[in-house]
Amino acid sequence: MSSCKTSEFTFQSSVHSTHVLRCLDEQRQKDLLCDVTVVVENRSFRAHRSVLASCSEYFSARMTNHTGQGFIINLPDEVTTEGFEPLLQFAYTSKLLFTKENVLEIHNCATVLGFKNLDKACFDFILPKFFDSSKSSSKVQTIQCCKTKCWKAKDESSINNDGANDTGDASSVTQPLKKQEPNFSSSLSEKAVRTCSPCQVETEADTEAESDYSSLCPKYRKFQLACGKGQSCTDTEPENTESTCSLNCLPCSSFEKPESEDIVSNKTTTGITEENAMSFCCPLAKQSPIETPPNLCSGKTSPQMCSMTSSCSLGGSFPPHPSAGEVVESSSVQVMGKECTVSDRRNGTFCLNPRTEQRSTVEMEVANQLSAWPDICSSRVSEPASACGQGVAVKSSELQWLKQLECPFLRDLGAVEAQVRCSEVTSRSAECSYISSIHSGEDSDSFDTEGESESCTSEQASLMQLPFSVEGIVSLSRNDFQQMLKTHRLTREQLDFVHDVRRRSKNRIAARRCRKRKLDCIHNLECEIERLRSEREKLTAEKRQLDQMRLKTWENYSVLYDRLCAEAKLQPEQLQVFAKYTSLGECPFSTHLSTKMQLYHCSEPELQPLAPCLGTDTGIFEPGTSTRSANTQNHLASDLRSTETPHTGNSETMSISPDQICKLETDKS
DNA sequence: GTAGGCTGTCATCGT
DNA sequence: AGACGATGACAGCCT
Repeated sequence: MSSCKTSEFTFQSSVHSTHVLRCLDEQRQKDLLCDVTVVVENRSFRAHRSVLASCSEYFSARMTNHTGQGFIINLPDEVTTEGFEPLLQFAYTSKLLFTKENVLEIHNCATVLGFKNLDKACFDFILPKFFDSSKSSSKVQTIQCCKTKCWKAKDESSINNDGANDTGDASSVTQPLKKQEPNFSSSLSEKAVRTCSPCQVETEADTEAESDYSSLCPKYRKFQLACGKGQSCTDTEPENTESTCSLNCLPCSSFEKPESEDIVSNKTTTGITEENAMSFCCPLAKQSPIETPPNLCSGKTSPQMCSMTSSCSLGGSFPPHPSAGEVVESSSVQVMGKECTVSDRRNGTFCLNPRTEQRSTVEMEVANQLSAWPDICSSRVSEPASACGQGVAVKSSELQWLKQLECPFLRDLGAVEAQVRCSEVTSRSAECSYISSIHSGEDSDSFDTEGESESCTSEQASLMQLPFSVEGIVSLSRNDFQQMLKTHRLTREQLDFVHDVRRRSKNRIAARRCRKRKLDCIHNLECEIERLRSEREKLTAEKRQLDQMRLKTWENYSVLYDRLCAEAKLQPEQLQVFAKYTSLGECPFSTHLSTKMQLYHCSEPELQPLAPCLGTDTGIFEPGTSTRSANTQNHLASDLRSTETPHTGNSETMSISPDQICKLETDKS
């Protein structure tokens, strides 16, 4: 405590900014404290200046110097209601909800209004992929749909619903997205049921049964078929929990799914729609594995209940979900000095965590939009209504092409993919659970090792007549687990079985964690390699530049020497002496001198005796061996003065002056 | 049919 | 001593 007196602590709320923004949005909707009216196409929108100015350069410019009340801004004609309203919503919610129909309009308005955080990069990335990918993704869908009529029906239903959606609430302009959503969801839900019901019938008829669930992992299908009555949570739960951990282990990823039951019933049963802004939270924070919390699936007798609870537990470290409409306060975990934040969840949508500043808003926005990619998600739009397809409705295989997109955040797709896999497993579990009655006993003889093992686990669990759920064996903490064992008097066999299940499940999770770490390590090493490679290139370029400078300097010296020799009119002997005192090996001056002397010697044979001097006394060819004394200049001058010309044999005073020598030394230095 | 990736499980070691 | 996590190795399944 004494140290506390001297230490400073900082409490940083992870929910404050979101709370403020939410309150502002509520104020806007209630027209409280709004101080500006924005007129777009004869429609008025009340808002707060500060909010608009914070998000838009246009508003910022127009509002900065205006202090009066009742400020009305008429937006330019190019700004439409269709494009502006989502932007206004984005300003207050950080979420941009768009459809294929209005994304261009939004883009245009964002450009005109200079909406920050929705800059060019975002739309440059979104738009081409959005529209260009329609065909390609449809191909993907087609390929997938070829497997099953059901998928075709689902796609058609999604398309139909799109169409219905387009025409359904066209009149609702004020809140088009919000109003469309329920209709869309409900209609879609109905159609999903309708389209899939025949498949179930066909399944019963043993005609298209496999095709309907052919996309499901046979292993889990078998497993689910085997465990049947809601025990699928046993093994799907660790998946979910682990996925959270594994995601957190990624350089930057996190994920959460909506957990509200109402969401399940109203919205998520239909998968992802174009308006469904299901997105993954993608904080860069690297989180160490967090201990698996107690399983949130308490009851699992009902397959549907299990499906929901399985999804609930996807956010392993998250608190239990609140009731519908209730805003879940963000939870923040400080691990390894980095913050992993769980963003709010409302209306079944996930929002990118605005507090995560390690990643640019644009990246997160793109991630947000990509996660709700209509083309991808539409293929799963009509997930069986009872499946736990809430939130994640993207197949892992469908994320493969996303990996190929060059976007900084796409490394997170690995995490998303993992999450999707978990979701798929969960979905399969749920699906298989609810179709288990249809498939009762089918393929029971063809279990593979894993499925057999898992099914055996479930079967044995039921045979053991354990007084608690199998999932509890895995999800409970050590103390709780032991407490539970003490509470229930178990036989030796039951104890062994329980311990074995717990051990294997824990180890399964650990293996996933280990592999994830390994992949992360590989990823980091690859990044390090890339960094070092770029650094090497940079140093190489720098060296090349320095070499060029050195060469240029050498040439300058040469020119300078030529000029000096021309002005001084030095004789070869004088050059020799001169070279002696400028004999720094690396000095281009010396080299130049030697060259000059050699030319003399070659042209005048009588000067040959001087040659040895160049190689020995002068030290021209001995780089670095010459050190200059303080009286170098004096020696040089005296030597030069005492030098006799070989041509005449007469002593001749050197014509170079001390000033020239000084100049020479200075130039050289 | 095959290669590669993924996943579960076991064995082992260290904490 | 027992529980637990990490990890290599192996096997099976899927794409």
